[in-house]
Amino acid sequence: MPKHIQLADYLRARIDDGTYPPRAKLPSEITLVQETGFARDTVRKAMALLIDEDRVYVVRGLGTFVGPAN
Amino acid sequence: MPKHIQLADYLRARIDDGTYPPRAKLPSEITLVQETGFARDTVRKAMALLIDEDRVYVVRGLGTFVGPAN
DNA sequence: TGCGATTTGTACGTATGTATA
DNA sequence: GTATACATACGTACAAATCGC
Repeated sequence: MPKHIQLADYLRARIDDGTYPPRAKLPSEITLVQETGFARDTVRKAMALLIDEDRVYVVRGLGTFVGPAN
Repeated sequence: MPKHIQLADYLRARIDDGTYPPRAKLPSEITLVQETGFARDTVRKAMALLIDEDRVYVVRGLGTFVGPAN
C-alpha cells in the first residue's frame, strides 16, 4: 500500500474514533512529516484524499480541520 | 510518435505562434499533467527537450519560462 | 503599522520501481 | 535489452495567508 493511502487511512480512523473531533485542528503538515518520517509531498497527498472525501477542510495560513466546513 | 515528443512539438508551436511570448510562464508541470492526461514524467521529458533547445528556461520554485534567459 | 512565526500553496529536482512495447 | 510511460517518494525553493506581538 502506498504511504499516502496508509496515512489517509490512519487519519480517517483517528477522525472516526474521536481523536480529532469535528472542528479540531489536525497536526500541521510539518508535524506529520516529523511524526511519520514521510515527505511533505506524501503527507499532502494523504490530506488531498481526505479533502476530496470532505472529511477535512483547509484554511490557508491556519491549518487543516475536521469537517464539515459549515 | 512518443507522447513527450508530441507535447514538445505542441508547446514549441505555441511559443512560435505567440501563445507563449518571451518571458511568459508556461503552464506548470502539474497543470500540463492535468490538461494532457500524461504522467508528470512524460511532461518533464517534453520540457527537457525545450530546455535543451534553449527555447525555455527554468526558475526552480517559480516555473518554466519562454527564453531567452537573459 | 510592521515584523516574524506558523501554515498551507505552488513548483521544480531527483530517484526508484513497475509495466509495456 | 532499450525506450517509453506511469506511480510513488523524497528533496529543495519560493509564494501567500493568518495571527500575535
